[in-house]
Amino acid sequence: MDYLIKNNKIIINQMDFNIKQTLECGQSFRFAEIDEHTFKIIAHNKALTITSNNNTIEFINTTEDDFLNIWTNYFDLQTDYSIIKNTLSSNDDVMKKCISFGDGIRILRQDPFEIIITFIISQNNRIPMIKKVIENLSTNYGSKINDIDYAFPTYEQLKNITIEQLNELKTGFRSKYIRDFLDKIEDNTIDIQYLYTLEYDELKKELMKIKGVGSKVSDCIILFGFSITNAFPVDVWIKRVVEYFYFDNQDTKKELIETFGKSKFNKLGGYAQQYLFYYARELQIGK
DNA sequence: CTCCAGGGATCAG
DNA sequence: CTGATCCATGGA
Repeated sequence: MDYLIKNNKIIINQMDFNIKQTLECGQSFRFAEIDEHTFKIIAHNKALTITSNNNTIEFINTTEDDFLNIWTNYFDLQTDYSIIKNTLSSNDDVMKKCISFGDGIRILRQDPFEIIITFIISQNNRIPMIKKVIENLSTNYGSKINDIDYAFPTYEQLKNITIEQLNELKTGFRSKYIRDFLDKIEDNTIDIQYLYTLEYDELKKELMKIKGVGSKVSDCIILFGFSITNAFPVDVWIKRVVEYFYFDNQDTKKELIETFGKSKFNKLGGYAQQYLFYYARELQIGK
């Protein structure tokens, strides 16, 4: 990876990357928009300001070590998205349209522990509320990483949290699900290091042992936390946009949408889902 | 006021 | 087995 350090910034040339699209396609909740090209994010116990514009990325307020050891991996920069986009676009005008709309989307490589709790919180919830609850969790239980930001709490920091304390953070009816996840780590029903060794089907089965983790949430965890791209999470947006483009607007069960996406896109299902989600939500398809 | 949100657990038939 | 209902909370 060629990079340039200049004026306290690390600068690279990078095709197929748009920070706004990447952050606003529903995979991440810990970010703040500074302007159209500049965002502040918190991940992997670090804060970062990043600008992307005209195939140039600038990493601001970070170190060379963190750039090399954290951010290149986090932003999935070693993956060639031109191949993925070409494969999905061939013989599929819907994909062609969605990809040209969100051509700089990347699938972030996020921390599984954080992603499991994040997507339990996401169920039947709205994105601004999800962001707020995660901030509550972090500021109350996470470590301070600079004068204003807090990391997402670790298992050790959360393991003794009570349902009542979770309720104070506004996790609502999902408090008991988060507590169940922590209990399952405690009694070794869930072992995240072991989960890393599993393939898609087995991993999904293990994750769905956690209360509040069903088909959609487990697919999000597999895709965003374990970077296994067979996953095709079907939420209300994906249901609407797949019905709109592929099912002649006919009401179709979520299970069937999921089967359709997985068999149509295979190992590229997760990427296809992100392009579809971003297109659907930005253009309010089906609302 | 009602409706609903990046769903899933539980209940009713 | 499938479909309906409930769930906390807050914004529209």
